[in-house]
Amino acid sequence: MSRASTLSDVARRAGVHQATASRALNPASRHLVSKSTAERVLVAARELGYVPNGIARGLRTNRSHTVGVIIPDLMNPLFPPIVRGIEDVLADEGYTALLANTDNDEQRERTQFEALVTRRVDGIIMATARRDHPLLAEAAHRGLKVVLVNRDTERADFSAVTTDDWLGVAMATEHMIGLGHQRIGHLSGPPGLSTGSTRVRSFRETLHSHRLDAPPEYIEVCDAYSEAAGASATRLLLDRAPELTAIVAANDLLALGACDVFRERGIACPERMSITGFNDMPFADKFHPALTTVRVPHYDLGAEAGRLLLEQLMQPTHLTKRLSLPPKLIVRASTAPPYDANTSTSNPA
Amino acid sequence: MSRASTLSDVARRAGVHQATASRALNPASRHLVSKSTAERVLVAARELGYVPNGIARGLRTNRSHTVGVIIPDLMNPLFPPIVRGIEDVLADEGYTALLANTDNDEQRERTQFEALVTRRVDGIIMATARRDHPLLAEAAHRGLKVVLVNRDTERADFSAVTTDDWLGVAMATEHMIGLGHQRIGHLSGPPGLSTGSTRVRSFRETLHSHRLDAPPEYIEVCDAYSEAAGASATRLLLDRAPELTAIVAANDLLALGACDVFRERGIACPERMSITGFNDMPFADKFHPALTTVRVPHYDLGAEAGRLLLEQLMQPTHLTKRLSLPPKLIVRASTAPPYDANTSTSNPA
DNA sequence: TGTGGCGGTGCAAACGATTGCTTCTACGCC
DNA sequence: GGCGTAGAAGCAATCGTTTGCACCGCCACA
Repeated sequence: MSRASTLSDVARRAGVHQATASRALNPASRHLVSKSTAERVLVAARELGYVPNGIARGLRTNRSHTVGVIIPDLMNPLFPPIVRGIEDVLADEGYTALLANTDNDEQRERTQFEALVTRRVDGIIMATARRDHPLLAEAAHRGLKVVLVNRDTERADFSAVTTDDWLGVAMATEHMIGLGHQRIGHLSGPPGLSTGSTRVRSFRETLHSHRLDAPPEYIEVCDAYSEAAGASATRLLLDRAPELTAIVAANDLLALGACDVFRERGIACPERMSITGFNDMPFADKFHPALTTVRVPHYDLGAEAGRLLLEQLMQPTHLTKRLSLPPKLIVRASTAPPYDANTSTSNPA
Repeated sequence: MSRASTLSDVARRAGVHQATASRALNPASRHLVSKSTAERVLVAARELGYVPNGIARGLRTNRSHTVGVIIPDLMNPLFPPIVRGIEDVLADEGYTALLANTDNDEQRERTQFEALVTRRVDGIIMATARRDHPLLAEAAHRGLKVVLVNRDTERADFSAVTTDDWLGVAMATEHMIGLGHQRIGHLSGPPGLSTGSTRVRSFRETLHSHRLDAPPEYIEVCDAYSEAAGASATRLLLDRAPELTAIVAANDLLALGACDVFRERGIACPERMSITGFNDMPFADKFHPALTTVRVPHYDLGAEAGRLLLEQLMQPTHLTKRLSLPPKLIVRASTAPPYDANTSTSNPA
């Protein structure tokens, strides 16, 4: 309860100089002091309940052993596993994560970023990258180590860990095609994000490569990855193209919003309309109907991002790497053969 | 990219002493310098892209403007909203959260705790409190400001923000009774946690006050708040008391585990068996069946905890408060009148 | 004209660790 | 017996702020 004990308290109790105490306490420099003094210092430290002052150490060594993690919103089920992965990897090396939510608000992101810079984080892991992002320029200018996770950016001078978005959407789309769907719509993510733009391109090209049409009216752009955005986009899409029998959504939440609209309009899913999501968010298997989706290894995304950052922190070779992790199609109950195909193939039986 | 600029860089450029620059930069002491010098300093700072070094400041002022947040597991959907609430409140006052997961592992919790102490957090918000918790004793001893959230402890010398667990379970139980259920079981949380012990007591007493039985074989204790624990407890419970027509679970995840067992045994829910959860986790309305549960205001829990901590940090009156937030029963599709009551009342019609 | 006060600045000492350098001791070897 | 050397420990500077105190004009008032 009294003032926390300092290094010189420990030194005094052990009867040595504080420099000696410092060396004894630090495993890396312990070999510089004799075994017996080291022992004495360690005992003294334990007795006093000494915990080194990381702030003082940070000032001297110019490292905070802290990294900033910038995400849009922790309440989006996508991010907790990522953060968890980051944390686990960092903690093993003695790093701690400073968490910052931005709410997709540029102003707020700027404030949070400054807070991290003020606290002299050793590096930043960022899940909010837009394809063209002013903050990244500033981070580069300040010489900050940055690793991007989940979303990528146009600049090539940052390490990044992402899923293979292209492949993921291709798998989902081919799954639909394989079931017999021909008129397939797409709920696209925000075009300012790498995930949004890559996924819609993949959707289009996959259809083309199967000689199917992807007319503009089959694609609706959502302005955010949220249920609400998914729902309103779905309304527009269905009004415009009622002939659709399947929808590939760029994200689980969008798909969930679409399901709400199906229910609201009495469209049976998957009987009259199939839908796939993207991410395989927690409990996606418990929804009604259980969602067919593309599983993204979120925890590993975070863990790899953490590892990449650690690598940069350990030896500042500043060799930027871009890592892409494979997605996996998880087929559940929200996809089925199209209604017409269904009747024409099952009637003969 | 070059070395970050410091206060004396700013001072030199403005042609003043660094002490003057410091005073000019800090709004609280700005009145000590003349308006014109202050202006000059601010301009110089902006031009240099000066960001104060929080580490140096922290060393001098003995405050890190950082608080530790200790939770069991960020991937449990219960916690993101809490963390988010904490963060939002703290950010407004210039505080940042250091996140620490414990995985309910005492060893790991200890390590994380030390990491926070080393970083000299100004306070700690803890969601992992056990009813009797050694770490809390140590925190108290070190003079740390601690606020408990969600779970409470036996000691009365910490502030805490919780839901009214007693009331929540009472509401769920009375809902079952109101539907006509007489043989109601309970999936209880770990007795070492305040939530576990309070909820089971409430369950028993609520039944008693309605002159219903709560024999020991109607109650099964789960060793964790997880789907798996809920599932295996449900198997035991149903084997022992097949006559049950309803189950009050101490937690949504436990309820989800129970639903899995219902499905596995072909027990229709809610027709043959009703169930309630606790927490109203995100997407609980999307499950099949949509879960009747007790809504806990998680975000507000976190926000209030943040406020309580801030209060303690601002004026160290060390007046501990305990705050209890009201839960709310959310009736959805997982509860219905009991099967036998159903038939006996609807047959006559 | 002397004195008191005050607004504005500068000076320098902290805060608690790390670390290059110096100092000291003891020992081995020629 | 003297010198070189290595191992162990001490000295003191340093990191970038904040802040109590000293200082210095200047103005007002007596």
